[in-house]
Amino acid sequence: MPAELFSIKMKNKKAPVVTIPRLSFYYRALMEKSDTQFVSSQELAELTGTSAAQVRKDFAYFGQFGAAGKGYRVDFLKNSITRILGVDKKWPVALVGVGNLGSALLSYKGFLRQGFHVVAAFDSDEEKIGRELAGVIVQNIDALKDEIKLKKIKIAVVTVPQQAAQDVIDKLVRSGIKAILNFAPVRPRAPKSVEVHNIDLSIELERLAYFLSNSPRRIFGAH
Amino acid sequence: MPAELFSIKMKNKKAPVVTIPRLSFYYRALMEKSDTQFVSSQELAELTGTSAAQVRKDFAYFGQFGAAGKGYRVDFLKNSITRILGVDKKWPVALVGVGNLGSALLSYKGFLRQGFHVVAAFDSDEEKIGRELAGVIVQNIDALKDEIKLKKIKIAVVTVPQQAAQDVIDKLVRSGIKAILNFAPVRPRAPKSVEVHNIDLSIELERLAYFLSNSPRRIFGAH
DNA sequence: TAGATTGTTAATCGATTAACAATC
DNA sequence: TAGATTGTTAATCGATTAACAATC
Repeated sequence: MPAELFSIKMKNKKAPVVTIPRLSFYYRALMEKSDTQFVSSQELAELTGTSAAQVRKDFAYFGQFGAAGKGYRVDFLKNSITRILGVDKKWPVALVGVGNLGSALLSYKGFLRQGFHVVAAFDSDEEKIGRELAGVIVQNIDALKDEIKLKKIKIAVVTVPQQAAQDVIDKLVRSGIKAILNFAPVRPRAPKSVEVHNIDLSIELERLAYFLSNSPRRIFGAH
Repeated sequence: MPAELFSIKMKNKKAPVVTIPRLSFYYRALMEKSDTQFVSSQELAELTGTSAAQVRKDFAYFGQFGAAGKGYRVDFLKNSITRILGVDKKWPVALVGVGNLGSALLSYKGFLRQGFHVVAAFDSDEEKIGRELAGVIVQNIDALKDEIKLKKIKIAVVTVPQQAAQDVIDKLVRSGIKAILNFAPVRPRAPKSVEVHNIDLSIELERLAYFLSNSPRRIFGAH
């Protein structure tokens, strides 16, 4: 059993889900910082728009990373976050649905930077099958299971139309996928052992519309 | 002053931010439901994966929409949610950055359905300027301000590369944009009066990597 | 040593859940 | 009327913030 996994799981209480994306932001801020060896929770807070207490608390869920009076050693912290997030490993990713959005994501080089690498793409459209996109040959969706097993893929990105989404996700789950980033505008059902995160454009736009419709506009005399 | 706006603002306490996307989910669930005239908080909860108490509470922030003993009238509820979210209006949208992702979003018909309509697209690349995409002619980014004023655009989608994002967002703010959906992997600075929501692919993938790295795998003997 | 800053505990804040009187 | 279900209040849960002893 990896020693650090044990310590991560045992330490204190479980980190709140919102801590995880914050770790990513801390990491990004640290990437910009090669000028000094140490960084304080205060400085990291300013760089990421949170509070010093929050920064310290977030790290504390995973162990002790700092030195009282000095702060956090930048390299060590970067390394630690990388290990906590699991981005010290390479992650092969499957992409299902090579439409406009799927193609765009395939070509998105930002993925590679973090160790995520789309190694398989699938579609049901005969037109698209066999074509090459960003170095990946689009395969028939029937090849999904074998390919996922073969390449030991655990993460899938779903960019199929709404109606196809639940079917595709069922198939991914049956193929052994453990984490799914879904762009189809549905809340798909999946077993609790599979983590499904949804990115939903219409929901995001509606949140903005709400903000615009309900933001105070001088009407109530506020400032 | 619109009467319902007044009542929305005055009613109870301010709705928590997480209530808003839930309203969108309730709305979607209601769209599927034309078989009965009434729906109960219990049924809506089951359809959207939340609790009946949560459903009632969410609506209660905005007024009284139900009838004790009967439930909520489906049509009335749909209408009310539409009004609360502000999607009863048409929202012209500007898109900045017509790369892979920007083009994909331009062609994404899902936008239209909710009353969001990309009516202007901008890029700095001479290659792209003048081209037509999904019925919109890509304009030079210098035309941003005039176009936004002219078309009274309040919402912008930003799909430019990381390095350009802050500049573009500053420009949008100066042009009078009030809500921004940003896909560039930065936390942009903007005045509090402008609502900026970020969709960040790498952060989402890192969250999934964290889940995969830290999910219990039989190691601790749990089930 | 004196000053700075951590890690942690306690206090606060905010959101969810439970319970139930009001009422259709 | 009896049964169902709302709207709301109180209890619980979880996350953030404040405060400070420990310590580099």
